[in-house]
Amino acid sequence: MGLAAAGVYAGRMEIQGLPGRVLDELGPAIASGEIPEGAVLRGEELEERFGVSRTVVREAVRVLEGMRLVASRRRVGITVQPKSLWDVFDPMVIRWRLAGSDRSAQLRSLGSLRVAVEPAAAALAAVHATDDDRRELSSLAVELTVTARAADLTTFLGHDIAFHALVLRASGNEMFAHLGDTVGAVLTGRTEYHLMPHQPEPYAIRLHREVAEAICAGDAGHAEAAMRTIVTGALEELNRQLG
Amino acid sequence: MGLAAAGVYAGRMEIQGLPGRVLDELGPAIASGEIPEGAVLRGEELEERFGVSRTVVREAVRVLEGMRLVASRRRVGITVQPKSLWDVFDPMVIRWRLAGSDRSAQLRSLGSLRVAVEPAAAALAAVHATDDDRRELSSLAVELTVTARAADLTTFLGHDIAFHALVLRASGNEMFAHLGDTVGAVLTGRTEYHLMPHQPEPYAIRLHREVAEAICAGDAGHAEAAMRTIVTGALEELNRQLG
DNA sequence: ATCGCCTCAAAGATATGACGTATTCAAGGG
DNA sequence: CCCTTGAATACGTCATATCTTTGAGGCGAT
Repeated sequence: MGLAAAGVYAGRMEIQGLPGRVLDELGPAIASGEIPEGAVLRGEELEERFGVSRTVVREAVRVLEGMRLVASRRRVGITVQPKSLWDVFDPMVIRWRLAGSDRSAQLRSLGSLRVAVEPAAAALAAVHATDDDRRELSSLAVELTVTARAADLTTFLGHDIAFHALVLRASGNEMFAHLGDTVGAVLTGRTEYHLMPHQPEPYAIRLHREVAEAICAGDAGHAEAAMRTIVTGALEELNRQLG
Repeated sequence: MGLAAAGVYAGRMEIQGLPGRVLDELGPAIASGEIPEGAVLRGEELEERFGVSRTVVREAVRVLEGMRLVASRRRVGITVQPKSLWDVFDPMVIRWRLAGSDRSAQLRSLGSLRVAVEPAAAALAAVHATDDDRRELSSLAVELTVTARAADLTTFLGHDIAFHALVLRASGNEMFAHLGDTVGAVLTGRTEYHLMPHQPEPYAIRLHREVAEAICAGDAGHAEAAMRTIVTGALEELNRQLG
């Protein structure tokens, strides 16, 4: 296999079993606003709704409580917390919101986050990337160019995700690295919902190559600038599409 | 009460009850590395260790599983996941790591994150802040100056936290806003562990005033630049102190 | 014939799911 | 101010599912 086969975009690692099933239904319902802030759910009600026992409901609720989506109080029930308290950085919450009616708000937030983080990550990567990282980055930049020319959107998306994830990881900052999956979700989302040009823009591709070259050369300033151009461009495109 | 009393730094909202107690002990033990990666815990063992029932252990474990700190598999037990999978943005995980032996690594990561995010937030705040935000920001800048001169470290810290949280919130980006508590934890941590000058530096104070003024004036570029100087300075100081 | 290795099936261990009961807390009525 | 009451909370037991281990058997090679 080629050097480019990293596949950093790791498996989903969902929570298993029945609590997972409950979560997959309840979480999106809350995150999308279908169950509004302040709504009160009773445990027993959830048992019936999902046809599971208290054990399962309670475990699922605990997880939601950990994400600050709900709070459970005696004599009151399970209360949906105001949005402002939610753990908006939790990967599950992000995915749920991207899948639901909050999608555009979530994409905007993530867009700004990318503008802040990715250029900084590129600059750090220029300093901290390993030789393997640099080799793979070059390789991905080539793949990106090739698949863009072939207008092969799906594999192009895959390489794009891998590229950005690699830059974030190569920064050497664990928190940046963990945004790789999130960025992947954003890129996937905006492709699925056609929030970007249908043909990858040659200029954007060129910028990706520039980022790769600058990181390989250890030129932090150039890497940061090129990456900033990429992500601000993406944010502008997003704002254009969403009005 | 004065305009400055926002107290955005919301209450801790810990998970309640016995599972919370278990979490408060088990979480830090894992996050600090005291229980190493790959270690396997059995449910029954945890029941004995904490003197609680299975229900409680299982709910606590589910929450840890939601943070990706552990994975629970049949016939094998509860295994501590490799660090690279942890949800490093989870506020609880951050607090646990800041309290434990990972403190310096966590502070470094957060330092870089601040450098990336806070200048961007300041620029956005210059555009999106409400009039109330601007008034309160000015007020906080004054308080900061006064308490710094009085060398009143504790209240100074409080105002510093409120200042940065307010800028993040005023950016209008929910994800930035949620980093307010995290930044608060960082500032508290570095004060507690004496990782900063014992006297607030007059230059840093001046920069805070500049940020406030720029945001009030709607000058995004200046706000961003001043904030960048603040956070890069903090990061450099951190690197100096940690070697 | 003995050793080594592979395959498959039984066994054992552990999480998982469900449920009955008791306790605790807080809201609301007397 | 106390009492009732409703709901979450906590405990313990049982049954089930599923994974890992292990060991028995077969097969080939030396």
